[in-house]
Amino acid sequence: MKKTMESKYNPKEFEQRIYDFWMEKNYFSAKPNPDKKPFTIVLPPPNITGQLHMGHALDHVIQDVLIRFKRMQGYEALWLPGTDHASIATEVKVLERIKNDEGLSKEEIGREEFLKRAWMWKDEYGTRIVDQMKKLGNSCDWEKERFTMDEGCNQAVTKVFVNLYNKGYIYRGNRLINWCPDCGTTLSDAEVEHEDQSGKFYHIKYQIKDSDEFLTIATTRPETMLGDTAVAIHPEDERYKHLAGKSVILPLLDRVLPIVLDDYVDMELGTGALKITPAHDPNDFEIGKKHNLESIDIFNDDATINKNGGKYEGMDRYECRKAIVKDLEAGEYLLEVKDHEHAVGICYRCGTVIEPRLSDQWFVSMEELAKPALEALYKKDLKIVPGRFNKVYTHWLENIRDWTISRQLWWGHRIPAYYCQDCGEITVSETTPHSCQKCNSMNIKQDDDVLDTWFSSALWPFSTLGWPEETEELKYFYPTNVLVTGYDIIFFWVIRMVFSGLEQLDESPFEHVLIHGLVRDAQGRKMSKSLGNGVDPLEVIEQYGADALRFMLATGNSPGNDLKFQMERVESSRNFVNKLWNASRFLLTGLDENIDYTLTGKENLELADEWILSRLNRAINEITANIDKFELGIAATKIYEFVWDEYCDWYIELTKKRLYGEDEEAKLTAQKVLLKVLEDMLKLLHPFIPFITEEIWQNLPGKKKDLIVESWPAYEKEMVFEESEKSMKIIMDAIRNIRNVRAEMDVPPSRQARLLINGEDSIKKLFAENENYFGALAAISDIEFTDSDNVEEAATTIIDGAQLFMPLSDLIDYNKEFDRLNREMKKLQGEVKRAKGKLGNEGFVSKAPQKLIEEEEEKLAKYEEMLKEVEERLSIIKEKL
RNA sequence: GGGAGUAUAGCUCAGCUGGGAGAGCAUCUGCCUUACAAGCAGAGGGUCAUAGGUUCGAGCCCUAUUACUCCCACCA
Repeated sequence: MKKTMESKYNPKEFEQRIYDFWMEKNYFSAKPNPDKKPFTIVLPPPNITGQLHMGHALDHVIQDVLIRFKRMQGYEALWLPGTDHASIATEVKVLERIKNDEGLSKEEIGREEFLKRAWMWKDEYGTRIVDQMKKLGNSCDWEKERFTMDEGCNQAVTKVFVNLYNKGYIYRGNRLINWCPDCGTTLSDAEVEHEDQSGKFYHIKYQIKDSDEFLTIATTRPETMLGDTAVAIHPEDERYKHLAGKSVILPLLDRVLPIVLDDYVDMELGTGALKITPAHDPNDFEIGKKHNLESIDIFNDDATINKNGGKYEGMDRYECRKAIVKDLEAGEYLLEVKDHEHAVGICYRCGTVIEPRLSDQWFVSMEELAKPALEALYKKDLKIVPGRFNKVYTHWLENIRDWTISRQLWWGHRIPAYYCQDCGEITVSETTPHSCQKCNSMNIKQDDDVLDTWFSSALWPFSTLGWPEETEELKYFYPTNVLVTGYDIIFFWVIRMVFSGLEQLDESPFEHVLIHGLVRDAQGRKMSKSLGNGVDPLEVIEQYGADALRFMLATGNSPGNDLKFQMERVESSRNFVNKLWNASRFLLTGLDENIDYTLTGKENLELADEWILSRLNRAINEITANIDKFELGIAATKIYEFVWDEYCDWYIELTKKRLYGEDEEAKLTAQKVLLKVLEDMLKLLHPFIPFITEEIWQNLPGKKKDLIVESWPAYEKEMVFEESEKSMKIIMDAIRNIRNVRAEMDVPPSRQARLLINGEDSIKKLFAENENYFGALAAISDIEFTDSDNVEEAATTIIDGAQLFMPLSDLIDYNKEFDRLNREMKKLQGEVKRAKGKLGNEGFVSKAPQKLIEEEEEKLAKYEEMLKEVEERLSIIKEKL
């Protein structure tokens, strides 16, 4: 795999090749290994309906960073991938395709043929999304790839259903559910979104039976009066008290409805009288139960009016509303119509307004299951990052209602319940029963419905590891370590995984939940198909490379917060990757295959060498800690700064003299340090930008493991040189000052200058020893010493402990020099004032930590000294103006 | 109706346990300096939303206010 580096950074040349190389060497594969600790992440399975979008890219990059980091730290790191059958979404798409290609409707094609088409769809799109993940660089264990409807997952689903049924947690009930007329199925509460819509508030008068009196009710949905079976009033409502026990006549239908008393009724709201439609309103349903009222379902599955609607039968619900309003008006029942803003429930898949309906469905009883899930969080068996999502989690669980799990669809896990056609008994069984468990009749029929997609997703952390079999994988890798997902999916998925894991395996399925935000467009809008503002990750990869995209997603993002996608940031990430490429190329092209460049510690290190090694070790320490705390953005930013600022802009420049010089030993030392630091930088960067780092790594001299399985750099105490860091800081400050002076004086970069120093001996010595640094970075030809504080025709700058003069006779402009020093003086005066103020504050001196006070005193002395020097210099210049 | 988040440079955002405000992009100036113009050096630019409070000390903690965003919720 060895090859020379291309002169231009070209990710297309190597990203695919590197990925294939990792695959060939089987590096993503993880197996139970008693000598290593496991680290497990299960991938939130993308739907087979879609393509990889930017949200996936963010989600996957975070996981890949963690997995690669842990793999390098020596864990047996398993990232288990897979895809989700996405019941509703896929069914809709497949039906659309059948309609387009074959011209057949759902009924026409039939269940069996439909399922064949759906599996064809799965084969096609499931593969496509996996290919896209590979382009991103995901180091998933593809051998363990799963699908929510594969054999193992099916087995897990059935097992859990039966378990929960036998324990009484799953039951079949006739209750009010959310019905999507467009998808033609029941939905759980979580699948209903709420949207404010402007509607009308209709005031309708109902005549009291055997009386001339009327009772006025108010409703936003007049069509539901077709299903009215009572009118309710508050027992203490003085206005209506006398009507207790009487009845009203329902307009248009002339049905007689009882007036019931219920303190649920809010006297302040509307007219204080409430029409009761038990079949189509959750509250009415409760009241209906209490008062033993009849429930009349007035809708067909597509939300048209059924036979209970009399002359309105066949009308669409909105059409019917219009017709009823018109008829009410005609019959002079309608008293008033007001504008009214109210929340309506809509289907999270298709946006259709949900119709509450009374229906026989399967439910999971949540109350008992929720308790351990809350407990896990309190006991810190489960930790959510960032912590503010704890509230979202607990609030949902504390107010949870039963989970409707049956769906009137074909694509999904068929419910393992069998109805006896003779005695009506329900047999729930893991295996298909031959006969009714009660009457032994062979005349039994399986439930037609399938389960909520999220029922199988809830089992993902253990079904994918082989459960219900007691596999080695399950024992070793479960519970998993981190679950990474967006905050939009906490209710659907995270919570359900937690209570399912706790119920079936008695353990939280993961220790940490790392929550990230949504990827938005440059204007901050949600990326969506309908807006057409989505950015395709594959196109970005095509243009800038996967590493650039990954680095962009990892930086500038913090847990739980949304991320705005800006192409400029991808570009700047690409520039960084390019920088790394060039820095590596600079070093590697000068290396000899036959020489051992291992740093042994016996080398004659010079100041800059010690400095960069010391800085490197601090970086290693901090970055490791950041990743451990899931602060990936901070970690990435720190490496960025170390690579670009410290390694490239300072250290490389400082080694050039040795690299291009005659002294072979000095050259070798510089190369060794450059290489050592480069190696560790590549390791630190590998989780973020795996392709380019591996590619460069493969070009390094010496026999090594491949980078993906190299060990994470460790903090080495003996590589920390505090004194050298301090000395370098002084030199760097001086160089910056000199550059500054040169820029302001318009001294051409090509023009060399002498440097005269008047100051402390230690500084003179330091500068003399490292004279070439000034030559390399500040175009200083040579350094001389002086005792004078008045060097003629020179630009001056003051550093802590010394005055620096640059004699530049022909270029000196004393006016400019005067202005510049004046500004410097003001700055220093400000500093002195600030320090004095602080130290003059009794509270500070008596209460602040001693260390801080000392630091402040040192600063004050330093600034006062520098200020004095600047003032002296200014008075000298003043005379020359 | 409840809850959460955000508000920091022109733009996008960092700022980890309270101790002298940062980055990228953009702008301005000077440089094709033999790794890199996808670059180098330098500069300008911020009442850290507002008002109080705690503290020797607040971008960070507390209270209230404003604006925007999001989530939850069976008030006809």
